[in-house]
Amino acid sequence: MLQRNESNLQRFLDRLTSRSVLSAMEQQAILNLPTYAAHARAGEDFVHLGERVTHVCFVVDGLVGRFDQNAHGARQITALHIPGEMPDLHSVVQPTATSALHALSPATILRVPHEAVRAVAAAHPAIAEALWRDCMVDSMILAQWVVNVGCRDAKTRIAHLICEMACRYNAKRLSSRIVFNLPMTQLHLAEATGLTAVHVNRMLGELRSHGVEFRRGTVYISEWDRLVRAGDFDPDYLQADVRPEERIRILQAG
Amino acid sequence: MLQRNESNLQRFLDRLTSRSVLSAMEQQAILNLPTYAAHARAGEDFVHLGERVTHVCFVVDGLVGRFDQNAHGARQITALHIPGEMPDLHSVVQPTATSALHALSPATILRVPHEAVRAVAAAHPAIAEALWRDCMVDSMILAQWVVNVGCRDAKTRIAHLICEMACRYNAKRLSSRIVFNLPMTQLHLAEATGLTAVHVNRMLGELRSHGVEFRRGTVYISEWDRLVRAGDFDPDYLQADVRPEERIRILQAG
DNA sequence: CGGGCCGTTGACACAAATCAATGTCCGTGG
DNA sequence: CCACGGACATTGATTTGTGTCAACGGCCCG
Repeated sequence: MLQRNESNLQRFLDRLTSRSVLSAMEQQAILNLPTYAAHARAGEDFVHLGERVTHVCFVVDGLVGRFDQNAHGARQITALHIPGEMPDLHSVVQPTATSALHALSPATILRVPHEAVRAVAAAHPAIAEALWRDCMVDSMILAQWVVNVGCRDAKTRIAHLICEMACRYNAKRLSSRIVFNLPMTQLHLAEATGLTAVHVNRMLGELRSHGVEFRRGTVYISEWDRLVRAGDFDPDYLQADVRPEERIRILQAG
Repeated sequence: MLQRNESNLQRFLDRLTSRSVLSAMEQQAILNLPTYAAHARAGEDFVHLGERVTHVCFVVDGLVGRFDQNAHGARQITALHIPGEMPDLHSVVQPTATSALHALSPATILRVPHEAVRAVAAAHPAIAEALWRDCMVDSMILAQWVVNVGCRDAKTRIAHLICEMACRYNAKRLSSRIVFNLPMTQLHLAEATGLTAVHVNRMLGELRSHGVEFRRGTVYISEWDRLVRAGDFDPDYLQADVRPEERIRILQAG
């Protein structure tokens, strides 16, 4: 079912324009991209390892993970993607999937043909620039994940991940209290942090005394500052909150 | 000292054209980029954390690492860059450095002004595409590093890193024997793999019985296949050896 | 009502970190 | 040319964080 569904892609456009400058015409070109709706059940792979992909995926709803694995079948989540993001935008320039895409929760996906994305990128180089920049934000997050699994202990890793997701969901602070939905299991947390599910469980127990609670897909934070300290978290790498005057445009206005 | 040094940037151009399609004019535009030569002593940071950079760095000689650190000062190398690469190409679209760049060995660097890179990218959108693609190769490597530190044991991690660097240096196989220069200390290996230097030392000892030796900045591999198995290594993610007919070009020829 | 996934807890094992001492290489200056 | 110092490598003894194994509990959904 092909549809031109502006209201959905609006969230992706918002994401792009939060860091890049696009003219009205360029913005409209994004919103006019053709999309194919698809649904993924929780636990379903919807892009497979090694596949030559022909569409990029846009997450409308649910939580999506990029999964890799080692020779013994141990899985590692290398990225999480929330609604409004494109988990495999990189496939536009690099179509062979080196990771699988997997729905951690029931997810609604829009598929956008590479051809269409390439056409708008070709017609509007500033869009190519914005897409490139969007990919680089994912890349900065990836670098932080290397730091997280490479040189932080278990409790800190989990706290860091929770901080990151709180920021990315743009969870609002009500008198230092934060509550948001994070549809993952403890096993998922383990696969994202390079730990075992058992140890994650123990650490979540300890984190409760630091003012965080994770229960059945919901995070309850009672003291943000304490969590930030426990998670050794510095949000700079997320490149959120770029002020309008700081947004960059390399290419001439269209 | 501004110089137009085609012979140096030729290596970067080769890297780009190994995966992207550029016309003769576009290729010449890359070679004409203005460069400022600089030298970094071993152990020197030449791009600092949080700095707003105005030039991209091109590695002519030596080995460069992207360094991050946690709150306790433990350092993590999140990327290694060999001659012919641009460690902070991403700064063209994202100029605030979220990692430091550090010379692991004496290094010769060419700095290329962002303005100039942006100008060629604007004049030749296919160059922007090639640069985007180059950034994505770094990003795939980063994802593999998450897997490496996230779910492999110490010996495997080190073997994997050695395999990766052997491929990236394009070290040639002479009757299954491979020798190449990797100007790192055991501490650097530790910082790249999320281990301690002491443990790296022990694992290097064990790896000797797997047909690999690392001694004073040189890797001696006597049995490549055995090392590949020991390192759980699959080179697909490096996106090397892209055959000419598989190279992609989104944008119209210039 | 039952079965399965997920979460929880405990006992134990083990890989890797830590601490500490010693050895080796190499550049530098006397 | 040799003595010294410093960075790097090596080795052993010990500790510790995290994994492993196993059992049980609770919740949701069919």
